[in-house]
Amino acid sequence: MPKAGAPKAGAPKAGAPKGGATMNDVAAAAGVSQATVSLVLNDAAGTRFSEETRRRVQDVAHQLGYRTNAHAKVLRDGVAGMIGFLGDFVATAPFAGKIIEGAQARAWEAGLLLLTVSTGGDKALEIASLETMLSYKMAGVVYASMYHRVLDVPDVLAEVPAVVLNARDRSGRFPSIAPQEELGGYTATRRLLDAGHRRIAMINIGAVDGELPAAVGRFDGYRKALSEAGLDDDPALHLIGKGNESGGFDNALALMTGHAPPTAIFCANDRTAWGAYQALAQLGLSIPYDVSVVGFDNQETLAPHLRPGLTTLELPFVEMGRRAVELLLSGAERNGTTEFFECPLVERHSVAAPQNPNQRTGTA
Amino acid sequence: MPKAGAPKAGAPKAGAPKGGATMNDVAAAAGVSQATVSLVLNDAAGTRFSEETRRRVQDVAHQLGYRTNAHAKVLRDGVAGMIGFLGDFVATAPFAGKIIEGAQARAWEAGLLLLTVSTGGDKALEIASLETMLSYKMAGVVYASMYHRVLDVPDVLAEVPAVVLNARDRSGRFPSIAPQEELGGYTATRRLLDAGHRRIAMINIGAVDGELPAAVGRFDGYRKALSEAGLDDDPALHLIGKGNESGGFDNALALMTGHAPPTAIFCANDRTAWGAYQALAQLGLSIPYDVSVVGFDNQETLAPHLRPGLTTLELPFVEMGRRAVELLLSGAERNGTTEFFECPLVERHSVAAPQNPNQRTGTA
DNA sequence: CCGGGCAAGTAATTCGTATAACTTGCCCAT
DNA sequence: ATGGGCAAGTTATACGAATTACTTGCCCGG
Repeated sequence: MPKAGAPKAGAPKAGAPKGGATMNDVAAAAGVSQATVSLVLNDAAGTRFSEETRRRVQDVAHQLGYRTNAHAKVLRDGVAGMIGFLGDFVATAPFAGKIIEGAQARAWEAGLLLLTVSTGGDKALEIASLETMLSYKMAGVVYASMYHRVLDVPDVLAEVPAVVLNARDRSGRFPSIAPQEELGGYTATRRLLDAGHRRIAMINIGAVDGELPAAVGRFDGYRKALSEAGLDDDPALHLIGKGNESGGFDNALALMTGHAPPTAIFCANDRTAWGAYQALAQLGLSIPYDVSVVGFDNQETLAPHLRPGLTTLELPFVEMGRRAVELLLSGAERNGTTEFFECPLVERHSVAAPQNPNQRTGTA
Repeated sequence: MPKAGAPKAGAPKAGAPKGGATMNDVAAAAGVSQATVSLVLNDAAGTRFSEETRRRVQDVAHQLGYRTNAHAKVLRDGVAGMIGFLGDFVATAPFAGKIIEGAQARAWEAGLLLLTVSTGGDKALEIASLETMLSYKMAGVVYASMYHRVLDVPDVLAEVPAVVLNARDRSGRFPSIAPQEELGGYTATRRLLDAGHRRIAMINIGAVDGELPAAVGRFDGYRKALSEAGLDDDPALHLIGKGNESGGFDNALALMTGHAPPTAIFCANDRTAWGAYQALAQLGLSIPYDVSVVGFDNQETLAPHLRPGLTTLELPFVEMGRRAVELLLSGAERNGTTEFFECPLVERHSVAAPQNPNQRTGTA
């Protein structure tokens, strides 16, 4: 036999769970060359090998518990089966999971893993993570923000396909994905108008100074709906909270004890709405009979569990996450256009017709 | 001594758009061998090279935007600078973030990235993810559960250093990390006893059938505290909810409208406590004046925002996450011991002395 | 008996890095 | 003068998989 090749010294024991069998191990055990193993296992070359050989190689690979070494493959192919997901989420952000869920699901459908890193806003960690991601030749990077805003993206990001998620890139270099805030605010307000309300307050989640698209957009939508309905924009009815429970509580209290309280409140997020619920309860006001409330976010851990269930707008985070990965995969060219996602109304039980359409004064 | 050679000509513009410079590119540009580049950049061989050469290599590397190819390095070194984190979290789990935050922080301190995958309980995805992680030669894998339970770990996990987090491995092959449920239940109950309560109910989050350590342990602690105080264990005061708001609501309602209502309720998690709050509000009962409440979890988005703030036990998720990675890094041998973490009491305002004629104390 | 054609497989190379082993030039002590 | 010792490098190879180009044996037509 021509192949008097010396058997490898120290051949790995069969099925040794050690470091893992390589193609060479499989080749040796099956009595073929490494190339054959590669070709057979990847089913690459049509019917280039005999049924007999294919079978043998496959069996041996299975017996040895062969698993491909991803690094060797990437080294040769140039690009890894991983997508980076970089977020500034603080751990408590309840929707972080939703966005990641969508992104991950889509990545997985494409056979890719999503490598998630939460920086908590730490810039050094952010840069370092990006560097690492680039070292690993990630197929792309999703740069996600905890809340909708305009942000500055680190320059390194330009070296890889990237998309900005739940935010807009100030430099306009990257495609962005964001919720359609204005339409959301409009829809929320319309819902209340349609129910018959005419005196509708808004408790916002921040100043309307241009840096917080959620606050700006939702307010714009609110005003648009109001003006379409021929109503004046009463500044006394637009209050600024901090986007949390106490902001909702304090402002709702002020609103309802003021001299001309509204019959409905649009809270620019669900946490604010929760605070408003607590204030209204404290005043002995019932929702929705005395006051109607609409929220924003449809936070799963909150909105359905309030009593009554909160009518609110859903931030379509799962879809946004999906779409971000989709964009990466599509290899679309790098234009900085923003894709806006509609926020559907989720109807529950916090909206009803006002009791006294015309005049309301005392609390009762 | 200025070196004769002028600054390298033809340096690619900053942010080379191409695939990225390799060590060979740097070597060529700096006029040295690839080995020199490797040794200099890794600062490996003491002071093996002249200051002059070092400088030149470093400069050129920087100019070319050299970044190490992690796959080449791993291929050679055998193990990657990544740790896998596999969780069955549904996206809404509010503490998922906490656990990951801790794990990630610790990994980062060791210069490792944490690769997080949420399977949502999908077994196929779980196995596939693990396979991928193994393909990438992860330094270790954290297998995390959304809630404390006894689970069956997939066999492949045995091929890599692994630790089970927030759960216990039935097979006893892996080290586990879990909260100290019983002590938590004991502490919660003691807090109420110390405040003077004698009729203390518990709304549990599941049956006490052995499969849910949180339900079992917290209940055991409750009973232990009661019996230490010489109190009978009245079965009418132990109710089983579903661990959510409506479980708390319904059971609290039943409890307080029953024929001998308690003066205090220990809710086995914060969501249940929230439901209880709502039921008590509906009955016109005030917390803590009429009824005291203690929760469990210290959920950030919930406990501090309830009115009054909820006194509860904190699940030390950040520390648990840290510890999981710590264990992986320590390379401890694979014994299946479980490490238990204490849950500290977080004092807020939902506990006061009972109004009972027996125990007269002024509310401070 | 020549060579084309095909089936079945193998050798050799590539990816980028780390490192063990070797080279070269020079100084210095014997 | 001879070689030891050191500084400052370089050469060569391995890691694991994919792939291109080649080999080998055999059949078959003319």
